[in-house]
Amino acid sequence: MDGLRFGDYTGSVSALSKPSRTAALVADLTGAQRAAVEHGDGPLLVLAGPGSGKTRVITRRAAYLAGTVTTAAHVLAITFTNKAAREMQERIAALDVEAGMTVCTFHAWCARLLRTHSRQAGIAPHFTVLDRDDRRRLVKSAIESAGLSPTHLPVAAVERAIGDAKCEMQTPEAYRASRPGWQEQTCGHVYAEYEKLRVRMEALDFDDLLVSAARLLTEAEQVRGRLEDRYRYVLIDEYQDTNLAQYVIARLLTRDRQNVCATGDPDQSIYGWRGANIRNILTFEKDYPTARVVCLEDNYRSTKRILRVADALIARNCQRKEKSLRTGNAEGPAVVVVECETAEEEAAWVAREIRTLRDQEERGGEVAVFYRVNSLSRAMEDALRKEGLAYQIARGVAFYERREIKDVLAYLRVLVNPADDLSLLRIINTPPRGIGGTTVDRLVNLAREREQPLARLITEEDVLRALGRPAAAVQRFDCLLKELAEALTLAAPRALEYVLSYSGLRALFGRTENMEDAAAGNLDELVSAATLFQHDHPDARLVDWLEYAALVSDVDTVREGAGRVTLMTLHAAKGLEFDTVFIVGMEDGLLPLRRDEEDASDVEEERRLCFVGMTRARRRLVLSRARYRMARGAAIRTVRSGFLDELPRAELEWSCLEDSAPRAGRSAEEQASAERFADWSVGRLVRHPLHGLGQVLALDGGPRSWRAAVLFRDGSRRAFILEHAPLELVAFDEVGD
DNA sequence: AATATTCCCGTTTTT
DNA sequence: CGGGAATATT
Repeated sequence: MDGLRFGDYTGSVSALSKPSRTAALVADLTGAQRAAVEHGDGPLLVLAGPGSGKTRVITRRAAYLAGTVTTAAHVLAITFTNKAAREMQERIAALDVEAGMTVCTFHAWCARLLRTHSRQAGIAPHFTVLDRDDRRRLVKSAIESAGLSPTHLPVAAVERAIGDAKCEMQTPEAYRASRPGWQEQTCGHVYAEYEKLRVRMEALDFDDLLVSAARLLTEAEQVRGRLEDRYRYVLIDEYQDTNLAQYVIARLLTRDRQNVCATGDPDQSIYGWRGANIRNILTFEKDYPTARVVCLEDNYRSTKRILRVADALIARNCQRKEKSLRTGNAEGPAVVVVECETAEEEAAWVAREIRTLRDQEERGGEVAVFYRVNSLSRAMEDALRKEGLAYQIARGVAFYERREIKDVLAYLRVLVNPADDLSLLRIINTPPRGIGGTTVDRLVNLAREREQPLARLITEEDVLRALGRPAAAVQRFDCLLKELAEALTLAAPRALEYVLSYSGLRALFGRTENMEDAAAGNLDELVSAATLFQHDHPDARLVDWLEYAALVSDVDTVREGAGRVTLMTLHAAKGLEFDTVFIVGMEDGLLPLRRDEEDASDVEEERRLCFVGMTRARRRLVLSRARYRMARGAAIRTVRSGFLDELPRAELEWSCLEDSAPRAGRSAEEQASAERFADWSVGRLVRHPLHGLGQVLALDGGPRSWRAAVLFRDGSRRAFILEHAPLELVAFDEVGD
């Protein structure tokens, strides 16, 4: 990520003697970078601004430690993303470090720890890892189980509450004790139920991995001590994004030796809403009084102009460590700000601009478009397609979220962990085998009553008898599971194949011939992935692969370059860099994002998010906004983002695009819409398939999206969008009836 | 039990 | 406007 101008060291160092080898590790570094790499024992904090060569410093330091004061096996490097872990691994390997260093994500490390110390942690060694979808379903089930209704109590809110509680390492009891509010009490109650169900099915969600690991380290001093002896040097990347559990883990792992190296940038802390505590990095020096602090302020990525603009913005934040950004790079062109009329025009303008760039000699280099919320991608996609530009979207959900993939994995999960009710429910009638909703409901209720896993329940004689006719199908399903258990003796790829063919899933997804239905292909891809995994980890068992599949679901879809425009949210942009960056939707309420006035949203974090986006740009930065944006079917007038006003005018090239003249495509559309609803007027009678006859009380919204308020015979008043509502105008001569 | 409507509700999401 | 879930329909 640090650009080539930095002079990548590519030669082989293996032939050199040890001292010159370590000398080579720092030969091309700046003073500050070198200081960080060569720092010996004791805590070290590396505050690394954007584009300052942070990754380079960490990898060099890891290699340096392994080659001087210790060996690779004693070094632990922790990242947040799989992508970062992989990159670090590759770069360290390229530095010719002996094998045996542990480089992985927090979650993977915790999962491994909990499996190897499952007894001390009080957890089943074959525990299931719950992904986000699993958690949502389990929360729903917990709500029902608590005697409440998911329609009354928003699942998302409870999910958030549980997430918040876990990030703060609070048990349901602690959560309720700390929050007296009525709603929080209810959430706490569901949380308790959730935990009960989760424990019963021998599963851990993502947060549990961290929390349980932190608890284990807290409570089992022997384990903690052994780990500290094993991992004598701990490096933690993106320290500004650590939450309480991660913080506890880091502290406990380095309690005696204090050999912790934290790297990060408080100005790039953008996951506060997920429990990350920026104070962890801000108070590092208090936590480790002997800490040495190294600041990397030289930027090797962006132009002077871009840095001055980004710096002016971030300087508005109060909660931060002052830090300047400097670069020896060129001055560069002005940062461009564009105000358009509508979101469509904004997108079209950006697309045209990219086209122009592409027609130039350097073709604009790598180009990215960032936005605050995913919903803004649609307009951009349409515009890019119209302009004939290839693009790629970094979407959060990927391969492992697909239905067919989750289905096979569910089979394997049930085999590995029969208590996994969630997975069992997923496959009990997939492929269809005559076990309908009513039967499933009955089983679920019984399971709830008896506090028994479904897999066991369906083997009970009395249950089968009570089930009546569908009992045969249920029994057949149970037999199938027993047959499939054979797969447990196989390596992951074989196990997959086995389950795919014997469960009938292969047949189910193989015959769907919809052209865009890539299900069969996806399954093949999954088998390939498993094969690859088995190749890389010859000793891995099926559990290990399942864990990998749960934790690695972020198969980074974003590939470098390829001449395609990259679309992503600002959050996804962290750690990346592009020659040209567009940030669209620079509007109040969108960036900074706010849903209702004075919600708890943290403007400083929003500013950091904007800062992260801006500092991804190497040469060109463009910020845009629309004066009108569609929200819930209607065009809403927007207010431009306050962040734009915080930028130094002298560095900007500001243009306000008026309603662009030629809009042939649209006017035709508009005309059609106008014609279609020309007969509509206030007072006319209409018929609705459900509500019957009614009278139009009001019409508004304009030619682009007509809306009508209708009073029905039963006295109810309803609003409709004409384009979509199944409303029919009643002819005048029909009124007689 | 599977398909067709209508209704409901909209942040960000490393693992 | 659009997806997803709850409900209505055959």
